[in-house]
Amino acid sequence: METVDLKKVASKWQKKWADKKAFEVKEDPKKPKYYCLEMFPYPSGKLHMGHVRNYSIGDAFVRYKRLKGFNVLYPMGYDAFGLPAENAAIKNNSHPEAWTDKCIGMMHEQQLEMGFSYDWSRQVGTHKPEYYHWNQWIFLQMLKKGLAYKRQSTINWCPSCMTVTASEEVIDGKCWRCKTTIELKEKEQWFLKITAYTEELLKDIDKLEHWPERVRTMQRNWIGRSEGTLVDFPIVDKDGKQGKEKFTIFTTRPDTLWGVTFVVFAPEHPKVMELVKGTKDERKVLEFIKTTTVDEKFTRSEEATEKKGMSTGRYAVNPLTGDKVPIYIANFVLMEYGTGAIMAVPTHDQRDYEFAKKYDIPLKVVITPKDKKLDAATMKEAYVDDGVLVESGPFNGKNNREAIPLINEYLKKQKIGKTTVNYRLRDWLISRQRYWGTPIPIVYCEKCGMQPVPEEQLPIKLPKDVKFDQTGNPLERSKAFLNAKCPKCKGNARRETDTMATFLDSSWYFLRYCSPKYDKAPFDPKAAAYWMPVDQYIGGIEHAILHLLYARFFTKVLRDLGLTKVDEPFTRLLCQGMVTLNGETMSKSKGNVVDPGVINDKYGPDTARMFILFAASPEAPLDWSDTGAESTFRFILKFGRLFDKHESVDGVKDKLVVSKMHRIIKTVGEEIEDFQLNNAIISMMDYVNFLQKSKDHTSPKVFKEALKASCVLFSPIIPHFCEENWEILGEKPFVSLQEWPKYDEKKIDIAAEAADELADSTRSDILKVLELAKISVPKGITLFVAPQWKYDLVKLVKEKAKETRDSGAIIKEVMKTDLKRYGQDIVKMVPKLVEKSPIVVLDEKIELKALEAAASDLGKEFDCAVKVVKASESTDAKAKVAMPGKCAILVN
RNA sequence: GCGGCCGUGCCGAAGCGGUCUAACGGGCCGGACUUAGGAUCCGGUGGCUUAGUGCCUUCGCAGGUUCGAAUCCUGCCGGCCGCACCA
Repeated sequence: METVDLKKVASKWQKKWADKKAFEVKEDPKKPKYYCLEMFPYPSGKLHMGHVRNYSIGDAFVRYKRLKGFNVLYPMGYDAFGLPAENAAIKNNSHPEAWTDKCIGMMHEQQLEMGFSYDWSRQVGTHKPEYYHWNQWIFLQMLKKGLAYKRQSTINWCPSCMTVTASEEVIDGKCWRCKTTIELKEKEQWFLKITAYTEELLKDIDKLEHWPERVRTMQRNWIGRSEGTLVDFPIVDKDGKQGKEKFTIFTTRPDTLWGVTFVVFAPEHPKVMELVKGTKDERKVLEFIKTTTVDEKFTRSEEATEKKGMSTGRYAVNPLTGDKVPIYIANFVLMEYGTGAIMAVPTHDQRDYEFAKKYDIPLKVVITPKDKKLDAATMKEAYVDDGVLVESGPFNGKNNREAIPLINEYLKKQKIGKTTVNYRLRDWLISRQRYWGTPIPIVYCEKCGMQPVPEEQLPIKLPKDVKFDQTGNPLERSKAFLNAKCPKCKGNARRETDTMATFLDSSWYFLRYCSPKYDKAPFDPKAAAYWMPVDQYIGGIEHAILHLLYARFFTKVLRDLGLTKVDEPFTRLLCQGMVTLNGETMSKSKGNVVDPGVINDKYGPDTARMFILFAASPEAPLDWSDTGAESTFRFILKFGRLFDKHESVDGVKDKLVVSKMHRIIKTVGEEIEDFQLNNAIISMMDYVNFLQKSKDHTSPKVFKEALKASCVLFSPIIPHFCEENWEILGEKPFVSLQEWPKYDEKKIDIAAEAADELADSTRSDILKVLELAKISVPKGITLFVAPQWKYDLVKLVKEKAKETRDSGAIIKEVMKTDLKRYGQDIVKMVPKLVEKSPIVVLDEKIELKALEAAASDLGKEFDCAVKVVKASESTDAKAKVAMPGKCAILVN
C-alpha cells in the first residue's frame, strides 16, 4: 500500500497558506470579529508539548470560528525579555539579543511546522524597541497619574554575584547559582500602584463568568479582602501608668476584644524599638529581631517553622476593660499585613492558644456555647465556634456574630476603633537590576533631581556595546547609556539603570496585536475598539494569578487613559491541562521529555495535533502515549482512504449517508463550540468509519458531498490533510477558508424526512395509543415505533409521566424493547412482544411484509398507522431493508 | 485551616436524570486476507447461562430524592490542585 507522507503534505500546504497570506486579517466592520489569543511563549528556542497542546487547542477553535464566518484575529509573539537570556549571555559570553533572536527564529520555525494559522504579519517581540518604547510611554503616563512611584524596599542581594536576585532564585536563603547566603539590602525601587485599582479588580472578577471558577477564586484570594476593625491600644508608661502613646491593631474578631490577654508586634514594627529602648530587655529583644528578620527571613514563613516570640517587658491597656496586657513580639506576625500588630485571644484562636500556653499567659473566656460553660483553666484547645458573649460588658448574652456590628459601632462612639477593609494585595515592584528588560525612562540630574524622560525622546534603547563577562548590572558600566542630559536644565544627568519586570511586557501585548505597527501610541485606539476584548484566551494555569491580574490592571489603566473602552481584557479563559508521560510531568531533569519535533518528523503535524486533542478534554491532564499517537496516525491514513477512487454498487445508503452528514455537521459544530475537541474527534471517527462502510452503496454525487463535508469539519483538527483531500476532490483551495456547512434538522432524522407530511398525524397516533393505554400496560394493544421516534415517544411519555407519575414501567418497556435486542428476528418475536410490551421499537431492517404477515398470523391487523409504514417503504423501494414508518398500531 | 477539583470496565477517557453493559481509543482474544509478519477488514472482551439477545450484577462506599440514578442530594473513604502563621 502506498503510504502518505503527512509531513510532506503539511509543508506543501503551509507554503501555500503563507504564499496566499491565507490567515492575515484586517478590521472589517461588516463581519463579526473574533479575537482568540494564546499566552505568548518565552522564547526558550524549543517548543515543548505544553506549547503544542496550547496552540493546537487554540488553532482548532480558531479554524472553526473562521469557517463559521468570523473575522478572526489570531496572533502570536514572543515574551522575549528576561533572565534566562541574560544568564545564557553570561554563560556563553555573548549578547542576550543575539541569543533571544536565535531562539525566536527556532521557535517560530517549529510553530510554522505545526501549521498553526496565525496572522504572522502581526508578530511582536517585547524586546524590540518598537515594542518596549510603549512600556516606557505607559510608565510615564502612570508616573504622571501617580501610579508609578519610587520608594525604599528590601531586595535580595547576592554579595558574590554582586547582583539582585529574584526571590524564586533564593533557595534556603542562598543564591541558587553560587550558594552564597543572600543579604537583604534597602534600595530605592520602582512600584506600580496596582492597589489604586484593588476594589475594581476584585469587584470585576464577578463579571468574568466565562473564566474557570478556580482562577476566579485564586484571584480573589490573592487580592485577599478582609473586613475588620482597627482598635487603638494605649501603652503603659515605664512607670506603670497609662500613657498617651497608642498603637493600632487590626482584627476581624472585635467580638473577642474582651478576651484579649496579650498583644503581639511584628519584630520589624517600628514601635518595638521605642518600647524597649533603655529597658533591661533591650538587648534580648534586639537579638530576637535580628534572628527572625535576617537569619530566618526565608524560613520564617514556612509552615513548619516554630512559632517563637518573646515579651518586650512592656504592657498595653485593653481599651475596653482597662486590663494591663503584656506586649510580645513574635515571628508569625507579619509587618506587611494589617498594622503589623495584633491582639491575641487565646481562648478563641488556636494559634493564640498555643502561644499563650507556651509562654504561660493567662486565658479569659468571652464566648461560650449555648448550653455549656467553658473554663479557661481546663480548656485543651481554643473554642473557635460561635456562641454567646460573656464578660463582655454591654454585650453579654448576645450572639457573638450578631454582636460584631454593634461592637464596631460602640468602638466608634468611644473613639477607640473603627472598621476598615484590609487587602493582601501589595503594590507591584517592577524594578529589576538587570540588563535584559525595558529601561525605565528616568534620569537623575545633579541639580534638578529625578526627571522623567520626555516622550519624544523615547524609546530609551538598551545599549548594544555591553559585555556580559562580569557580574552585576551591565547598564551601570555603560557610559553611553549612563550619561544623559537633564530635560529641564540640560545639565549632566545619570540615567536610571533599573529595568522593568517582564510581567509588564505581557500586561498589554494583546492590545499591541490589534495594530502592531502603530507608532503614535501603544496601539491604535480605533483598531482596539474593533478587536477588543479578547474573546477567548488560552494558556496555562500557572499564570492564573500574576499575569492575569497585571493584564487586568493595565487594561483598566489604559482605559482610564482613554485608549480603550473595555474594562476587562479577556472574556473567556481556558486553562489547558498539563501534558504528562506515564502520569509524571515532563521535565528535563527527569529526562522524560517527549519532543514534539520528533513526533512531527515521524507522523507529521496533523497526527500530533489530533492525538493531543483526542486523548483528553482540553482542561484535563493529558498523558502522552506513543501507541496512541501511532493509532491516531493510522486513523488519519484511514480517513485518506475514503478519497481513493472506487465504484459504487448502488445508492441504497444515500439516505442514511445524507442523514448522518447532517447530524455530524450539527454535533461536531456544537462540540467544538464547547471546547469538547476530544468528542468532536470521536464524532469524526464515527463518521469516517461509517463512510468507509457505506462507500460501496452510496451514489457518487451523495458520497462526494459527504466527503466535502468531512474535509471542512475535520479541517480544524487536521488542516493539512484536509486541504490535500479537498484538492483530491477537485475543489478549489483552501478548505480552511470555506464555510462551515449548514445542516437541516429534518434531514438528520430519516424517518422524519420520509414521512414529514405525516408527522403530525403520527404523533397523534402515538398519543392515541397512550390514551388508550392510559399509560398502564394495555392488553391487546401494541405500538410499533421506528427507532428514530423513540425519543419523541419518550418525550411524550415523560409529559404523561408528569400527570400520572406512574409511567416508569412503560418507559422502561420502551427502552428495553430496543431495536438492537431484536434485530432481524423481530418477526419471530412479534407474538412475544405483543404479549409483553405495549410499545415496541422497530429496527430499520425489519421487513414490513413479514411483520404484517406475522401480525395477521396472530389474527391482528394494523390500524391506521400502517399507512405510514407503507408510505415510507415506498420512498425507498430499492432498499432491501424496508424503511420503517413512525409507528404502527396493532389492535386486537 | 480555607477554597476548588476528581474517583466510571484491563488501561486512558466520554457520559452528568430515562436511547446505559455504559461512547471512543489503546490493550488483549478470535476470525478473514496473507508463504509469514506488518497493514487492512470483521467479531469478542462483567457474571450466570437450559444459549432465548433470558436472568443477575456493575460507574469509590453508605444512605436519600424519584415511577426511574453512573448522572441530583447528604455523609463517609480515597486521590489531586491552589492559598495560607492573613490576625
